[in-house]
Amino acid sequence: MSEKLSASLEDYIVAISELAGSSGETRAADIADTMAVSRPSVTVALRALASRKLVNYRPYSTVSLTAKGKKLADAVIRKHLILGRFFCEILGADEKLADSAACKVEHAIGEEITDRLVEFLAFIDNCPMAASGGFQYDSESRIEFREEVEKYEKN
Amino acid sequence: MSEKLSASLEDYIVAISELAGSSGETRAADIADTMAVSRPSVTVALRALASRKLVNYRPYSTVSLTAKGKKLADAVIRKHLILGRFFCEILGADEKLADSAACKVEHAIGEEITDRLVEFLAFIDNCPMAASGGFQYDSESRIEFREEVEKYEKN
DNA sequence: GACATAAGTTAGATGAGACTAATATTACCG
DNA sequence: CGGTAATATTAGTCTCATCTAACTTATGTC
Repeated sequence: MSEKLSASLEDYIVAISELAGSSGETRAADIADTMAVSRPSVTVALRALASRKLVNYRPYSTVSLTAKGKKLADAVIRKHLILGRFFCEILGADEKLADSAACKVEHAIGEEITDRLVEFLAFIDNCPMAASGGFQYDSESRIEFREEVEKYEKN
Repeated sequence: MSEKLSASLEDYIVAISELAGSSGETRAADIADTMAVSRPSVTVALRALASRKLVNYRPYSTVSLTAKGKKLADAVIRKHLILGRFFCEILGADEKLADSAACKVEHAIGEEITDRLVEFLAFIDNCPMAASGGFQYDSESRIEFREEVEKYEKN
């Protein structure tokens, strides 16, 4: 098991994952811009991530995630999606608040709690009572969500 | 509004609150012991908290929370209790895991999410379906819990 | 192909949070 | 009342995450 990443480094790999898109590559400037952070901070972060073999990094070049980095990014994104959905649809928070809370909590919970939360959301899906108005609930969008999340399930 | 405390400083005020008990006072050594941290770290933290008027602190003396500090400690403890209960009783995590997750998440969620989680737990209390086995659920202990949490509601 | 501009890195600083080792203060006991 | 033990603080170091300013490398346009 590799040593746990800091919240900050997790944020970097998520940003890289999202910026890389289909080409699989990004540039440091784009990371700096989307994260609202200085370029030197990105350089420092990339070195830390490269030393853990999470990104392919060479000075003055583009950046991409390694398989290990991509897996880690997906795990964090999965947590984010699940938490955001829970805050928004179950607790009824507005999207902005749900998203910003998810951004913080995603670094604070482990795999077991995450898995249990997924099970719980699935359970709610099949809860007839929930459908009758107790929760902010919408079966169709929940199914879309499930599919979206599955992309980030490991293996 | 006072600037938000770091997770670390929040942990210190919670520890002080719990150690102070009825006398309202503790010593730096006890804080260091319960938090498994060195004494110099406690000195630094106490200065930071004193500068924010959250603790009554004078070198070489006992420590107590100010009204403002007590209020803040209660808010964090309340989050902890609610999260712990959610992880344990709704998600079915074991107590140890639920508690350690709560320790981290308590610093990551704000008052609105917390309030909504309380409402949600209250809703589950009245959910006939939940009582029929879907959740790890025990009505009596939930009522005790509600009373415990109310001590930490602000105002 | 040279040079301006955009992109990236180095250097040096800051602040938070932790540590150890050394020093200072308080308090208790004989 | 003095000295030791317990308690607390100071001093100095470390790591992480950020910054600005200055320098270097890459790129793309004519």
